[in-house]
Amino acid sequence: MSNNRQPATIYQVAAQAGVSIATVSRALNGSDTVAESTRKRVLIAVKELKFRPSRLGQSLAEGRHAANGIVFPDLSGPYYAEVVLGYEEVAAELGSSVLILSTHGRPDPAGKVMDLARRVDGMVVISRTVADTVIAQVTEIGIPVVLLARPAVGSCDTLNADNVDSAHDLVGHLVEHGYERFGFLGDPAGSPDVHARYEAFRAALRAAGRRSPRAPLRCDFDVESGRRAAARALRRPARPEVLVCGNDETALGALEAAKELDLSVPEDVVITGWDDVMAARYAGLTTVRQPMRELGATAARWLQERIAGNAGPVRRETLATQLIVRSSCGVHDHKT
Amino acid sequence: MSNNRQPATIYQVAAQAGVSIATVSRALNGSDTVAESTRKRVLIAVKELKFRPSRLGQSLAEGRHAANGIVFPDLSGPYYAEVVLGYEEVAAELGSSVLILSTHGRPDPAGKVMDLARRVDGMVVISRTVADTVIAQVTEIGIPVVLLARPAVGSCDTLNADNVDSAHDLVGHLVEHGYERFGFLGDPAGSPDVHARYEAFRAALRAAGRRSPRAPLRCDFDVESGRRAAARALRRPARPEVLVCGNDETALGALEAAKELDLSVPEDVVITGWDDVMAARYAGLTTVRQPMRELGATAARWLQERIAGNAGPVRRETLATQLIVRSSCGVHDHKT
DNA sequence: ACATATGACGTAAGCGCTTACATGGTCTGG
DNA sequence: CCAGACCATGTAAGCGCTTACGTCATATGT
Repeated sequence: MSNNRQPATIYQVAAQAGVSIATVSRALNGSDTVAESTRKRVLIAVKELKFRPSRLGQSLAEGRHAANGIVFPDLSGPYYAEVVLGYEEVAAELGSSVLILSTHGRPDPAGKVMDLARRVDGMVVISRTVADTVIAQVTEIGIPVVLLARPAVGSCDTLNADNVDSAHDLVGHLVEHGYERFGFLGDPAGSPDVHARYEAFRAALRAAGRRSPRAPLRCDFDVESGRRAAARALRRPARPEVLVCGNDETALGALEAAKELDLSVPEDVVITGWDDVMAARYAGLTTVRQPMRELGATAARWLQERIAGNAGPVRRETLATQLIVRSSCGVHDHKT
Repeated sequence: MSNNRQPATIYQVAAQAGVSIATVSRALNGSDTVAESTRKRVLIAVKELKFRPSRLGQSLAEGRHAANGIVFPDLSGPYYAEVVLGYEEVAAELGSSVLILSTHGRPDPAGKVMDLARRVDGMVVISRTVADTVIAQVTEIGIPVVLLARPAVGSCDTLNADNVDSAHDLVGHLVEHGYERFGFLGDPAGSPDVHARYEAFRAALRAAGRRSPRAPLRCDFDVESGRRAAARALRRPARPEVLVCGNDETALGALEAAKELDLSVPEDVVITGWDDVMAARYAGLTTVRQPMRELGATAARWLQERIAGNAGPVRRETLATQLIVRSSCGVHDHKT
């Protein structure tokens, strides 16, 4: 009946139903012993007043946010978007809201992360979005942190996609083709994943008895940056036969550079990526597929367990990846 | 000195600094008149105890969450991811945390949205993720809502990307090529944008004096769905010369279907998309570019204003889009 | 019929902050 | 030398819930 502008509180419901607020709370939260007739009266009052319990009041009383956060560099590429989606799906199932925080190109990521820490019961941190010290500070507050695609810090659970096996598969495949001169495109210092990929790539090359590659051709993660770096490399007198790129965006840029220089792929130069984003398929890019959703989903589950108080041993796992061979690394009988 | 497990409260800081909690609050929130010496003492205590004010306590007292939400169908395609990113960036600048909610394929989206409404000061709802009645319920609670890529509801601010002008441009371009038999791929009932695109497409065709297309070839938004629907259409005896697709994913599927049927694009069949996702570029797809980030950013600003209490007139705006001509719609002199 | 167990509900103490108002001390001017 | 003004700070009342504990009436057993 009453149509106030402000949302109703539990007190108004209690008054309307002629009971105490404790009873309202009990009636609403199912549990406890409430007479059926009373519960009905309460529910009617709730409906009439359009009452919805304030999350703040609840959280404060319960001592938990029922929310957790995820920190990522960016959402532009399909990679993080998929991870976030996998994460959000599981978190939602588990009854937690999800707060997001993107750090790339933003001022004061550390401060933002500390801020986030005050609003959540736990959080997932992807890649090297913030310094180790920040992670430490967050866990010190008592907020569980799960690390994703990032080297371990302290005693946080850490989840990664495999870079080593796939690098070996990739190099093995390329070596079968008979290539000799390899180059690596991407900045190992820019992301833990790229770093791991570069190291694994070198190791695999060594294991295959190939010459060590030059220093990596450093560039950012975007297409344009990859294009420029690749163009530089491909103009050199002794240009590499193969350009292994740290991620797909970079590789797509390299494909463009090759085209501009009238080099055909894979005849004149072979190019491979990493991640298997959607565009990779249309560009015919040989790459490594990551279980992106699975990464997010697993992180969400681990986090939930820590929040629930699971004090088990620290988890460090690596999810398997898959080499996807397309046309950019040489001619095959495959289609697609 | 003291190293407790639980995070410190304002009481402990007050005790340690020898002042009342009111003074601590004042010292921390800058404003009020606090003697410099006192402030210093407080800050020292804060540092020693590693105090961080509880967001819950603050929010409850302030009566605001300092957070807002964004509801979208999915994060798989680049489209929503970009919108969300644009949104998050501005929201962060404005000091709000961002809660996300993805609805596609999830149980009880309406309930989830109502839940979200209890945790935020306002929210953005993209596309037809929930029914109009749910939007109405949310606004009734007093939570401002900004609608994105969705028909207006009640007196919510509503932001859209243009579909009409771009449809005219697109059809105009295709008509110049001399094509006659047009088909539309996508489900107008599936999304407000696709609906608007279909209608505008038909209108443009009529305006150009072309035959009306058949009923749309209904399919979902993903590549696979587009492939199947396109395959069906392209096998018909009088197959369309042009397949205008409601979004890029669908169009990419159509490209695949054409390939499988050994039809070459654009010679045998012309295919166009909508959105200009990254893969579109590599697939040579003619499409319509949307200002995705700008959509998100603008929505965030509008929302903030409403939350701040701006009671101005309802806003309804349409952002301009741009026709991107590539190879899939015919041969041009262009590159890329 | 009486002590006791049981069920249904109310009371009140938090949860951790912000802020209106009250208090007391120090200055200022006449 | 004192009233009034002004600072710096304390007091306490919320904000909207949950929940341990207390209370009262009715049902149970002998």
